[in-house]
Amino acid sequence: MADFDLGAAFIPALHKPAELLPIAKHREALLYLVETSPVTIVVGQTGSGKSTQIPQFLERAGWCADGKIIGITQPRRVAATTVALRVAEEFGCEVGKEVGYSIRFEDVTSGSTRIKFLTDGLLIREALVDPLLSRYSVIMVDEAHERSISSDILLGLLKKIRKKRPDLRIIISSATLQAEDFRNFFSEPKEQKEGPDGKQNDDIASIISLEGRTYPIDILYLETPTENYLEKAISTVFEIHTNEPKGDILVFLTGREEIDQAVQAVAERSAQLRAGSQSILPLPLYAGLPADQQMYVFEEAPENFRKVIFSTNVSEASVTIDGIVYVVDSGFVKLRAYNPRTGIESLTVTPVSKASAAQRAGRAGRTKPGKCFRLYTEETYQSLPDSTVPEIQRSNLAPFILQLKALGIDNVLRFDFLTPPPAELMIRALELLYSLGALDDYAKLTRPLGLRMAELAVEPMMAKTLLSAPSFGCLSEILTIAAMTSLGGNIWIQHEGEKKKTESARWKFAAEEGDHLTLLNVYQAFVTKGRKESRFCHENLLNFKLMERAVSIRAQLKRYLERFGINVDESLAPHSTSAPASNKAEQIRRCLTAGYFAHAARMQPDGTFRNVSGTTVLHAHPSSIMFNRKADWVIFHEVVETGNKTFIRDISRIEKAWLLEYAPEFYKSS
DNA sequence: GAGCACTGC
Repeated sequence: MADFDLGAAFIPALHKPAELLPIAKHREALLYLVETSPVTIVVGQTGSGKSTQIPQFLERAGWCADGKIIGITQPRRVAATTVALRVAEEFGCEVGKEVGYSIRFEDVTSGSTRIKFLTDGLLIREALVDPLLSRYSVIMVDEAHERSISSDILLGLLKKIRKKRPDLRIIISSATLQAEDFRNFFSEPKEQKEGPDGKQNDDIASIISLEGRTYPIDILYLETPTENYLEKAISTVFEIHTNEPKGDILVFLTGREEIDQAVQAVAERSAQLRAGSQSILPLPLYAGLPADQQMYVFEEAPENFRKVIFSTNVSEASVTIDGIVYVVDSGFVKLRAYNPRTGIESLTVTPVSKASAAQRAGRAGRTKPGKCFRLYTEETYQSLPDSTVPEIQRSNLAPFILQLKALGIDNVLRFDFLTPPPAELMIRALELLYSLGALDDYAKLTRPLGLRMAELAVEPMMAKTLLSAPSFGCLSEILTIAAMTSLGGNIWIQHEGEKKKTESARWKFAAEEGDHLTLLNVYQAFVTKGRKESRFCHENLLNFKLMERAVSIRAQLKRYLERFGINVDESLAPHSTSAPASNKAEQIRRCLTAGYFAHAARMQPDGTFRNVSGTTVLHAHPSSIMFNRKADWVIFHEVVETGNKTFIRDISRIEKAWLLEYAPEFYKSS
């Protein structure tokens, strides 16, 4: 008998030893399937070890002979890096050697790399250079069930590539509900091998299921529907707090406003709880939250506190919080929708799908048995769609159509999509690309313009603006504006109750001509006066991480242009507001019009904007310098509809005549 | 006079 000292403090292992993971006992079966069938669909929950173990099994089984490599795609950058780090550690190598990763701005691979993790978008880009992805012996598409546009397109490409490269092995990792969809996709059209009983040909794609989770989760429904899920969520939190044993709570809501409201309400009500009992620590979590405030969510709650996290969908897949025992699911999510007729994107509160509800519930039982409180009835649950409408069916497809064309897929309408997007969406995208000059009368990619637009890592209208910039003599400035507008986030840090401060910080950089010139001023100040330091950002309430990112994006775009043989002259004096520069400002606005003519609007006497056809009322977004300012004609970067208002963001003044000058075809009838 | 789900090249 071993002489255990039960009083000793045990330190839990940082990682579960690989041989204890459920996947270990499926190793032989898995390798057999990959050997014998071109496509293997692996069904397994988070924590089954599929992302970390499968690549190592394959490497040991000889799939990297002849210098070929194993590629594993992830939908997110963080996943690609963290999984690579972990596999490198298990493999016993430095990351970047036998095991590496590649994401935008960071290529941590070398000649000796055999197992490579990368984002799905980046693998599509690799196909531009190497159409058959010939370096890879196996490609594993991880988290395919999330159905991101990139992974959907990647699957379509892989299906095509497979026909020319029978040696290529494809592995798709998926959640249970959708495994059959993937198999059907790759098995179509049923080839001659179809059996006499009409049974589908299983030779192409096989499914293997890995053991699921270890801890059970109780699902509880409401007996009668609620009219106010926010209020119900708050009261449920208190019910759990008083009736259920220890364990943190995760509440799924739809957005920032709701979350802030809930956090405040819980803080107020818990203050009224009698002293002595355990207290509640309510915390918000959404992607827009500054990084330092997000950190609290991962820290252990102080003694005698129960952590309650009110979160958006970030916690459904992207972020994992330890110690969650209870999940409260509002049953709703904000989803992007795209109206092909107006070209307007909207964010709409939508009921979740069954798959999404399962994913949310699963967040409860990661470390011990858990409970999930669904704020809807079981009947409502039954009426929910099985899965969320894939992103590809509700997005602006122009950037992806451009990529497909550059990959040599001319007939995009007949591309083999996992689920085809509505024809209207495709037509709208083709029309836009045609008006920008990326496609010719036969819908063929133009050269060099269209091809270059496809290669630039910015959306088509900005790509056109960039490629037009040399003729306006403002390439250096447009490069900066392109980098700043493609950040996808607010560069201004908004502290609670300090709106005034943010506003005055912003006005220091304000340009009369609009937001694009203001962004240019901010960047110029950051790299010159601010010496790219965080102190400058701190003093001016700017998001340092985003500013650093802008520097990277700008450098990357500049490299692309130089590869096209376009010289970027940075020797000119930095932008200033002095007299000779005003001509430069006009050139910049003219150049922006050459790319953004489709996003033009005119201010009405009541201060709102109307698009050119006059059909849509648009409001300047409160984050814009043009908010509550007088203007006539403007162009804008993007339009977003929320609730019942349609906002335009990143706005600059232009002259009406410029629209006719740079887009005569587009505006000839008006 | 008032506001933004989440990714990615």
